[in-house]
Amino acid sequence: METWKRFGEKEVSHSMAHYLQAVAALKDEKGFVRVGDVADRLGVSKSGVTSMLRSLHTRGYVDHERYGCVELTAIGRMLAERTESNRRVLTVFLSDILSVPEAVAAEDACMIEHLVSPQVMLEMLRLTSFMQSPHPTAVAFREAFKASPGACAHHSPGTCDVCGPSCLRDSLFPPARAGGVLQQIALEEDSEA
Amino acid sequence: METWKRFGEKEVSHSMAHYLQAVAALKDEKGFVRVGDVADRLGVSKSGVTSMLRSLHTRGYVDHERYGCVELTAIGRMLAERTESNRRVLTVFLSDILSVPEAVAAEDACMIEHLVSPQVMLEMLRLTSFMQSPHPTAVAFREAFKASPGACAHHSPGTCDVCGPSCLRDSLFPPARAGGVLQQIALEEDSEA
DNA sequence: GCCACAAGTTAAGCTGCCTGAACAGAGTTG
DNA sequence: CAACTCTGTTCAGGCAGCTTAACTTGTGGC
Repeated sequence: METWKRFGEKEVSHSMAHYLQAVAALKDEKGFVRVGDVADRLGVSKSGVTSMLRSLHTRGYVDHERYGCVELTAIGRMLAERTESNRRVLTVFLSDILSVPEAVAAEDACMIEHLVSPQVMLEMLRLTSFMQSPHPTAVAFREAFKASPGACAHHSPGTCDVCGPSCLRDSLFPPARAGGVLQQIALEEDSEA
Repeated sequence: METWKRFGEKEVSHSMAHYLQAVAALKDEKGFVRVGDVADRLGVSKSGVTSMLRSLHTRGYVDHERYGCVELTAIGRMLAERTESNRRVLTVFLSDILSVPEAVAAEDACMIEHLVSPQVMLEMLRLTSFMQSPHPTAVAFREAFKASPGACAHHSPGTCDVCGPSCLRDSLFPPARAGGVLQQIALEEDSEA
C-alpha cells in the first residue's frame, strides 16, 4: 500500500498519543488518574475520554475499571514515554539548532511527535547533542552556520545540491507580504475578478 | 485552545495534501486530470475522489466541472508545491544528513510533510545546504559527526545538555532485541502470566 | 437509612474519509 | 438512433473522534 495511506495505521493516532501522555503525566503528578482529570487536562468532554479509554483498552494500552481509576499498561507507558521523548528532542532541535521561535518549535513538535520513527529521532538526538557539544569542530560549525547566508543565497539553477531545477526556497516561503501567503494569493485572485 | 487539538485545523489534512499533490503531478505528466487518474494514483475509489474534490472545491483549492477535468486554483497549486517542497527537503535532510535508510526517510517525510511550518522548513533547508556545502567548516563537521559516538555515549546524569534527568536515548530506543520494542514488552507481559 | 451531588457512562448525532452498489452522462460502433 | 462501454456521480453505510443530553453509580451529610 502507498505510504500516504498508512497514515491511519500508526500504532497511535495524534489523539491517542495525547491521551496517553496526559494519563502518564497525571499519574506522575498525583499518583492516580480519573476520567475527569484527563478531560480537564485535554479540554475534551468526559464522555470523549470514556470512549477513547475503551479504544485504548482494546489496544492494550490502558486498564480502566468502571467508575474507577485509569492505569497505563507497560506498552501504554512505553508509548507515552516515547512520544514525550520525541517531543523533547524535536523541540530542542527546532529551537536550539534551527533557532525557530519557541512557539513554532513547540507547535511543530506537537504535530509530528507521534509520527517520527525511532531511527530518525535517535539520529536527530545524536546530531543535536553533537552540535551542542564543546567539541571544537562543533563550536566552529555553530559559528559558521549562524553567519551563513539564507538558504540558496548563492542560487542559480543547478548550483544547489539540495534544490532540483526549481529552487525549493521559493516554494517553501514565497516572498512574504503582510497577511501571509494564502491571503496574498487570495487577494490576487480577487483583484482578477 | 491547546496545541494538540489544532491538529485537525491545519489548512490541509494528510489526505487533502496527497490529493492536491496527485492532481498537480498528473497535470504535469499528462496535461489534464480526470477523476479516475487520481483514484488510480492514490489507490482509492472514484467515489472517494469525487467527494474529496467537492470538499477541496469548497475550500477553494480545486475547480472541477461535472464529468470534466480537474484544475488546481492558485492556492491549491501553491499548497501542492509547498507540500512537495517540504517532502523533498525532509527527505534530503533525513537521508543525507541524518543518514537514516532511504525507506525510513521517505516514510517519515510522507507522514509529516504537511504538518511542518514554513519557518522550520526554511531553516532545515538552510542547515541541509550548509552542511552539504564545500565550506571547510562544514566538511570538517561532516567528518567529525560521522565519527562521533552514538547519542549520549558519554552520559551520566546531568552531563548531557539535551537530556533531562533521564536519558532520552533510552526512551527513544530501548535496548533492541529481535521483534521490536512493542513485541518485546508484550512478550515480557506474557511471561508474567 | 436516605438524599443530594459529583463523577462517570450511555446514547444519539455530527464531521471527515473511506467503501461498494446502483445509477447517469458521454462517446463509439454499427 | 440504439446499444454497449467508460467514466463519474449519488447513495447508503462504516469507523474514528468529538459533542451534548440524559441517565447511572458512588459517596458524604444529616
